[in-house]
Amino acid sequence: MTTKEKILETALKLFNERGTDQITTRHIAAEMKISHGNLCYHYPKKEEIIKKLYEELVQELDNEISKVQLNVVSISLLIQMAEITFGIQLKYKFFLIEIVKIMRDIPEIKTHFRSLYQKREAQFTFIIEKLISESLFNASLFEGNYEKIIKQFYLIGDFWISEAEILFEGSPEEKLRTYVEIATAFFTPYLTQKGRAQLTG
Amino acid sequence: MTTKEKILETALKLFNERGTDQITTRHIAAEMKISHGNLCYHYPKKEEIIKKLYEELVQELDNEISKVQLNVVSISLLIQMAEITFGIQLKYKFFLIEIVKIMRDIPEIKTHFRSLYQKREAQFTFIIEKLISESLFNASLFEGNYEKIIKQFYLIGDFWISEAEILFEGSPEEKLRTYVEIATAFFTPYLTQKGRAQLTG
DNA sequence: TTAATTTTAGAACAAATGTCCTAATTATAA
DNA sequence: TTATAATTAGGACATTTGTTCTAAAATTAA
Repeated sequence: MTTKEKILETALKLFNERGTDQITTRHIAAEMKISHGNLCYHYPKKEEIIKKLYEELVQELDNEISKVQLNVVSISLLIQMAEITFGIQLKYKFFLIEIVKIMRDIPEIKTHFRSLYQKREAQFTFIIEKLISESLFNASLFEGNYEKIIKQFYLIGDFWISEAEILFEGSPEEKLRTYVEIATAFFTPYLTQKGRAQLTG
Repeated sequence: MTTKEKILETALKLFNERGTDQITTRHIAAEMKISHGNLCYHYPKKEEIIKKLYEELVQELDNEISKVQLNVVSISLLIQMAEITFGIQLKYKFFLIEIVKIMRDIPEIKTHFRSLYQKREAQFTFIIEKLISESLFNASLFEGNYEKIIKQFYLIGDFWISEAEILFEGSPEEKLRTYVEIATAFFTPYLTQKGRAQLTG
């Protein structure tokens, strides 16, 4: 691994533990046992480290989600997507915990995230429509309006880590499992009998 | 208004605008046109200002929520409680935006918030049970287990401001109205016909 | 091998920031 | 009025922190 890669890795670890404020470029260098000057040779601006980590997060989500086949939707697919997403989010948890601060500081990230959010909204609308057409979701509950339920779900999906950071005690694995369950349980009232059968089966 | 009170008021305004990191004790003093030394006479520790503002937030929520009569529950009561809570949260939005960071820095607040959360969970369980006994909520969806739905709802209730800070464009009033609607829509799939009638009525 | 490039270490700098100290001013109470 | 206490202003201090600079060391290429 190159020094440049190792810096990202170490920064991610420390940011996740204590946040980007508390962790200085000197901390990162010390953790790696390289000089502070060396770190600043590779990343003259601390902000660049954060930007790069954000790009990694987006990339990773993109890669993993694109692997999921969306030709045939199912309840287990929904759960699978939540597991994948939550797992990657947990890996970059500092970003979700400090999302507002980071977007205040780095407008490019804010702009990118906002357009990403719109894409995600469209994707999810598509999935819900498919679930309805497969008689897995109960259409009558929506009245053709998926906006609010999507916003509700993404709110949970983007901030579960922050809540867990305050309230949850246990290993990251337990945390992931617990909150995937909380998040996927969100859909239960929308399920048809057929959908519910898929859930238990 | 005493200087001490004015400091809190000014700090709240500036914290809400730019966050507790960006706003220094010097900023607060400058905004008030008092000396930095004077501010530090009243609040030698910046942390004390944040603590005091948190106490105000808790107090205000407590006062306003305790006014609501819970003898007879109804859907409109649920909405009313959301409106009250969201309004007060918006007044202290810096706290909700920086909730993880603040609780990392100030353990007393974390401890207090966690016990408060437990109380809120119990209160909400009580309300849901009442709504079920009044045939406003559909009992069959819960199977006597309210934990997940409560966690989902409080997640929305505690982090809607953070999401709005990134995504929403509009006045605080519009913001409040929009997110109260998103949050209360969370309950629609749980409503019985009777409950739904109350909603539209 | 030698020259050029990249990487590393260490020091230095300037700006910011929370905190503390002292003296002057103002308000309060005897 | 006078003395006591509270408030205010201004400056000083030490620390932290991101950033820059220089020179040595290591690596690469010719």
